[in-house]
Amino acid sequence: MEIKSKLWIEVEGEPVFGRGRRFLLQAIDKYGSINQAAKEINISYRKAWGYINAMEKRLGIRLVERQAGGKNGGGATLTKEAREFLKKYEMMEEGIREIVDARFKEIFGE
Amino acid sequence: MEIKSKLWIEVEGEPVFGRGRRFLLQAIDKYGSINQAAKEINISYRKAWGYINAMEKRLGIRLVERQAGGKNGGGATLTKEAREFLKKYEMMEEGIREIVDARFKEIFGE
DNA sequence: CCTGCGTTATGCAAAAAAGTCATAACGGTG
DNA sequence: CACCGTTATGACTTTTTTGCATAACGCAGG
Repeated sequence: MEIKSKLWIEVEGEPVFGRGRRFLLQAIDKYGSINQAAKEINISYRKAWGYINAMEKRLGIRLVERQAGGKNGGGATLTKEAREFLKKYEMMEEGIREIVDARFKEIFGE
Repeated sequence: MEIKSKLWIEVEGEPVFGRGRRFLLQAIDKYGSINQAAKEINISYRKAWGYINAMEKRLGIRLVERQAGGKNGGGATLTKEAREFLKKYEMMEEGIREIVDARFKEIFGE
């Protein structure tokens, strides 16, 4: 028996950011490619693409600069706004899981 | 833009308890009827029934004593074990949301 | 005795969501 | 100008969720 927790941000009732999307953006930053990033976190390119579109639409911010074709086939990079958002989210998420785990053990024993 | 959090307990990777199920059990306790309880929290009887079955199966504990037919058509009551579990969960959940909200405001401003 | 009532109990279909596949377009590079 | 790895998207498939319909139960009142 174990405790799970989830944290995400919504805009008008629709989810726009959570742990999965966080990992996606971080991986894009690392590889410079949506395709590679998707592989890294084990989701399809299609899904990653959908995530990015939905995030941008709902936040009204451009998060990923994309180019199809060109050097190395193209690629993608995070915008300044994306990095700022990511940073804030990381700060917020940090420590929450530990708090939850501690409380769970305290009450359910073991 | 708002923060959302979710907390649930899993057994063997399968969810067995969370906020929704908590409200369901509380409502059953209040009304003495799965049917009424389901209406109260705006889910179908079918779904409530499925929740209860899954919880009992995965926890290996009988949570709800049921009777079809009889006085008032029958009804349902929580077992002692269900009340104990519910109490522990309430204690655990309490305060978590406040912590999350506070941190969100602190970081994303408003 | 037997009909009505509100309940629990489930199978099954419908709808929604998530995931997969195929294909097009792009634009440097050799 | 063909090739390569990328982004972009529609269409299809699979899985999950939700909801509908119906049966069975057992007391109460006629």
